[in-house]
Amino acid sequence: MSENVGRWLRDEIENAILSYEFAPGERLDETVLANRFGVSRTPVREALMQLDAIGLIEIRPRRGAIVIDPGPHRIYEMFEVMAELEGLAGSLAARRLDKASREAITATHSRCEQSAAAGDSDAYYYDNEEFHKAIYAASRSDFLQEQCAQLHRRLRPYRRLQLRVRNRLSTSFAEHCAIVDAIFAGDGDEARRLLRTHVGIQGERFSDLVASMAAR
Amino acid sequence: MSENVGRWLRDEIENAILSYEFAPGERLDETVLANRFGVSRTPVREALMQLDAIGLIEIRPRRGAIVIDPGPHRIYEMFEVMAELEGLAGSLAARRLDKASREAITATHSRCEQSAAAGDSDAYYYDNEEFHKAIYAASRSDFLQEQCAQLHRRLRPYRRLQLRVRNRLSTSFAEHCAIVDAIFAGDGDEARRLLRTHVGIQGERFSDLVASMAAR
DNA sequence: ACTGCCAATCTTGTATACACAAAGGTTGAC
DNA sequence: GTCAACCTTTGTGTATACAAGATTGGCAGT
Repeated sequence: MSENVGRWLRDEIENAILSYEFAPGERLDETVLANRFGVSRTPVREALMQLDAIGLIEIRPRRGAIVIDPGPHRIYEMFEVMAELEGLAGSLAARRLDKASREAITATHSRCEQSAAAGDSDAYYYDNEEFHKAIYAASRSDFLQEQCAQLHRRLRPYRRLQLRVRNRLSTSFAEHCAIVDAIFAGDGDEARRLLRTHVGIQGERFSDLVASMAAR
Repeated sequence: MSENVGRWLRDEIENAILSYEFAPGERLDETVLANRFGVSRTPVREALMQLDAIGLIEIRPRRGAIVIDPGPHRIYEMFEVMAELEGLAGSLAARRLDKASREAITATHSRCEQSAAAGDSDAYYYDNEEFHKAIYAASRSDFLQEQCAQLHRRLRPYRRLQLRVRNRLSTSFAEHCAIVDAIFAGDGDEARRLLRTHVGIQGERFSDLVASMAAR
């Protein structure tokens, strides 16, 4: 637990939302949350305001907070932006790569290889996250890194759904290989292009995602 | 004034920060703010938490809130991301352009022309903002539009400084012309490329910006 | 029986009060 | 004279109380 009850609550509620414990559209009652976490309403309100600012919930004046339901179309838009930001990160990484970043990328990349070979979807999900974070860091742009991490977090649950799709693991890892090659070769444009297509959801992958969401 | 004191305060304090009334690094005393705006500390705290979530201030546990000083390097990074997002917006706009968006872009573009011809830096500053917003809207991606608008708002004060640089007005408008041509021609790649260079700050423009900031 | 209006209750929004932690100043000891 | 420790003061963090608005259910009228 953080030193600050408000922030701890924010993380707690955020996780609950991202893990669908609080369903989209559900109303979040301040008193109920306060009782559940054993605190008063004040820190709960602070947490809710922050989540509103992040965009996870919507607070309608005098009508309480509801969990936002992004809907397939909006999720597609978010992936579109994510693809663009990751592309930028990749191109910067290719230009500015230093020894430490190179090693971080290599390390996370080989962990992905092991998980993919083992067909362990959950492990790959985690290693994949670390791999992408290594690229953000390699961009050497603090602001970009923060933006990527934030958006990545919001898209986390949908990424997880994506990996369930048949063959996605090996396809994903193959794409990683090409991305790493481009970055290490210093080819910024190629790294950007590859990352854009890797992260974006196009064609049948979009319908796969919608189908997975509906199945939930 | 909004129906909600907290949100009203957030906007009020945000404007004060963006207009340098609250200088970067300055400590924001909750009680002082409460007195100044004639409200209690509770809504002030709510406003501060939201500004912290947005990234305009930093709340250090038990040590209060301070206005974040982005510093030239971070501002550069923010422009870099902004350029990328605007590039995406432009390329989508070129692909998806419809009648209403086309008219909105034409209208704001011609207002920019008038301000530029008159050499009215303040008017151009405003019209330029509308022009860019028209492009965001033309992308037909709600999420992208929101992200662009938010980042645009944070960069607003620095954009203003940029326009003070000699000849920047006419150069900027000339770039607008090319951008409009590319979008209307449906050339997404070209629109993206042009917007990226238009928005980004490269080479001497960066030193211009740093110089303007130092002069403040 | 259905619809519209009013009232009661529940929930949010704001204020105030109290507790606790940190920073700075002052005093005492070495 | 200098350094450290303690105390005071200031300001944040949390809780509770009170007020205002929204929603829902019931009652009455058509």
